[in-house]
Amino acid sequence: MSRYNFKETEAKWQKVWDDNATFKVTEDSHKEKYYVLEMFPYPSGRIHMGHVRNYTLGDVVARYKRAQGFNVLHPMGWDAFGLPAENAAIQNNSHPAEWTMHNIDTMKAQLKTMGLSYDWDREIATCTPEYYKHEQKMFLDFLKKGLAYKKESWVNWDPVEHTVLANEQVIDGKGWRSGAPVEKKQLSQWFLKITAYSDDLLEELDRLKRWPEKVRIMQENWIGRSEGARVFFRRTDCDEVLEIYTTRPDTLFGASFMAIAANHPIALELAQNNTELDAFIQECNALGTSEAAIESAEKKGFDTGLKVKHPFIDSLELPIYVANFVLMEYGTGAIFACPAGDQRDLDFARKYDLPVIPVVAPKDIAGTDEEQAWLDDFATNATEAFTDEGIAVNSEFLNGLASHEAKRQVIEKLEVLGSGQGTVQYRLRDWGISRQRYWGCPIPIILCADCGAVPVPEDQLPVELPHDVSLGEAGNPLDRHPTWKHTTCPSCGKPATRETDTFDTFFESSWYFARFADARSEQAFSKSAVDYWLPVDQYIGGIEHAVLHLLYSRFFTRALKDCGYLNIKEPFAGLMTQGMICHETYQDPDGKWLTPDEAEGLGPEKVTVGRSEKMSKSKKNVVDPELIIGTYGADTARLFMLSDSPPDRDLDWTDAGVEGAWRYVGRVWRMVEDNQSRMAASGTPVSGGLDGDVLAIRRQVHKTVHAVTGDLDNFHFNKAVARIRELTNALEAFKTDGGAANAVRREAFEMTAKIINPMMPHLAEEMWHALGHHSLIADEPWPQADPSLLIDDTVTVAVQVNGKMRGTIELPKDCDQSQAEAEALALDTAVAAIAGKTPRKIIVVPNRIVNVVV
RNA sequence: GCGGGCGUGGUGAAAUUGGUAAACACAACAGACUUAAAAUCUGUCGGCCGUUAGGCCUUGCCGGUUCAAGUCCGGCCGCCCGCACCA
Repeated sequence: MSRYNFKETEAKWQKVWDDNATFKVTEDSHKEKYYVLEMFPYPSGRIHMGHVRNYTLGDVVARYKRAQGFNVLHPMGWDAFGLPAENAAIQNNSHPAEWTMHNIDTMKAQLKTMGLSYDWDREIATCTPEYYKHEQKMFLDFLKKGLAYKKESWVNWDPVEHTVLANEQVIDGKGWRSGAPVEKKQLSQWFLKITAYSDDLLEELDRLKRWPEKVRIMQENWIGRSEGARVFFRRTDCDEVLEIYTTRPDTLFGASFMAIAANHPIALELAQNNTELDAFIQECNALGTSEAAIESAEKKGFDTGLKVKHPFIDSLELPIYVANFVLMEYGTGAIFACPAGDQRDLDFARKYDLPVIPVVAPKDIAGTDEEQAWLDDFATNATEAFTDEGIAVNSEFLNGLASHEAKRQVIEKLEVLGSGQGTVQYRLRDWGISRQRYWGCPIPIILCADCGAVPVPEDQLPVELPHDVSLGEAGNPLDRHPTWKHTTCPSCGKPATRETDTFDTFFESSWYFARFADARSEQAFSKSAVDYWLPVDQYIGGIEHAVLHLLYSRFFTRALKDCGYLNIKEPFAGLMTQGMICHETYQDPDGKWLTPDEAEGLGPEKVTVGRSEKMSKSKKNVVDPELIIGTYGADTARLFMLSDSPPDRDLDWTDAGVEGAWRYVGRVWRMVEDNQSRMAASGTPVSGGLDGDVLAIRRQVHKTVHAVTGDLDNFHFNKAVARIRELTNALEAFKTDGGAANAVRREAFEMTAKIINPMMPHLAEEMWHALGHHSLIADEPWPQADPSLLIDDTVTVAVQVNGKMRGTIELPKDCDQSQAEAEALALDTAVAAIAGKTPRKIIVVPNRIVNVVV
């Protein structure tokens, strides 16, 4: 008997699929489309296990939907701009383009060995002018629409990558790639007006029913809508007002001071003539924004000596402090402080000995005898603010009102007085897209001393990246380039320079899904193609992009719609986020990380085995997919990825698990070979009138098809695998011979091949071929379960006495209640448990359970 | 601090959404085949008691609802993730 030769087999079918262009698709108005997309990779060098899982999941969906008759678009490409290319080029003394293209070749070859059903004719690499010229045009269109603008502002500066980062790219105060603490810098930058869509991006989340709740909540929090009021406080030293934002206007009578951010215009102006204040502002700016820095930071302030008038109490003047806990980037960069209702304000008030006026009483105390004592005690002794809603006190016309009603009335009054207005505030800020790096898409702008920032005329697009640059020195290579940046102003014709910043690389990934619809178009994409293919029906990728790529793409699609490119708002109708691939970690006695191989070489007594963690180079717990595919084949690797854990959960990589998947592949193949002669002899179709084990096995086949179909619809791949294994276990045990049995056997093997096809496509093709077919199983329709075979004649019903399980009985399906009761009461173990008592009640759940209550 | 998720055998997990807990695997142990090993096959495999029949206990902990709770409700404990001086 021959062992399953995956090497030959897999290569053979991959070639057949290629030669036949099996997975090439075109628009077909007669077929329903289905667009499956996995987040395209950055060509970092080699594929890793995360890719293998991601693309396996996508391929199962793609092949399954294809078998169900959908016109499936399943493309692949390369997110090819990015900083690692520059770093690698410096290290290897090569060029980012060469490094990138070489990696693409390597990784494409690796992906090919996985047997993925891509339409490779649609492959794109975002670093080519054929791709990025379209986004230069998009940018110019955004500019015309007012969706892109340039602004001098405080930005996040990554001192390692020497570039600016967007807010979304700063994680716990550090650069998302470099991990270096981010510095604040004032620079002139290009922004995209994502805030124009704050409300829509938030509201439409509710309609993304096929997105994980978790991702929707993360985006909701990131957009951060809050309702409150803007209030204008008149300054006593001049005619100007200090504008603040608050979500608790109902606590306005508890105001005891004002606090402004260090970079607030008032503070900066005063600092020009006040070195002490200037020093304080410097100190605030130097403060880190990491978790540790914030937690340890003390509330500090600087009294400006300026005062404002309370909008409702003319006699009350409040001092303005510059405070280190007020952010310039949120609201107006200024607040009124109500120490009784806010912990930070209270800390600050106690430190600088400012008044604490409780203006909200807890609901259960308000109006009772205890109230006054509580208020008095709070004003002098409280160290914990009362931040809940309650009943307004010490608040003139608000007294006695519940907080929400008090808010409403305060806003009304402020609006009447012209001292403020109700507003909605968002946390989301505009997307800064300028990067001071070479390996990205040039921003198509020319800077002219007279005309300012002038768009590059469309007929001069693309603005191509120059190839001859010197990397490795500090600063942007494009800025240093001797000739590239020098040009003439399109507007006045005088000498001018090009914008030397490039786009954030999230720009490319914000529209690539649309380019795939029409990858060779002279335009970005034709409207008819995106109308047919978009939105993506199922998008699959890592959770780490929950508020980066996934939010940018939602915004970008809206912006493209408003510029007439396409007709949809939401790019991804369905989203699945996969868990990480984890592996045990190993350390030697000195605490040095060891690879699994090194750990084995050193021996168990010298190695500390750590917990299973995400595969990473630094922990050395990575397993190379190429090695696994080379040793066991793609089908084994794919099966393992799907077997044990649901897609959204982390997956523990174990050698034993892979061995198990490998054994299963071999077992299935052996079973096919063992039964081949019997099935070849049986040319007859399955006929009716079956009984015994032949009928039983046929029932199980159809039940499995039915169950697997449901599992695949719900992405329960691990359950689908378990059910298929159960079926193959039963088929192995099925030894009956004869015409009818072999006809059933043949049907069973054909259906099995079809349901394993999405997961293990090479084995499925080989089985299909071994069963005498000359077609491709990839072109076969999904099997249909015969409904009449899904229902059994008898059912096993559990018998309980007082809710305790006592045994089971076999009953005809849907038998009447009296029969169920009678047979349950006749069961020996039930009789023993009842012990002669008279049943008080018997509960019969048809086909499921009988519970005797005594 | 705010928001979300999770907690089931030695391990990954499953449980028709309130109805036979542990399907399917991995590991382990025992056996068959073999000169031997690998491969393969067979059996055992939540805990305790019992030769068997069977019994008792068991889904992080405590309580509740129900004929019936892994599943629902209340309160704890623990772990993980996201956001965070957001006014």
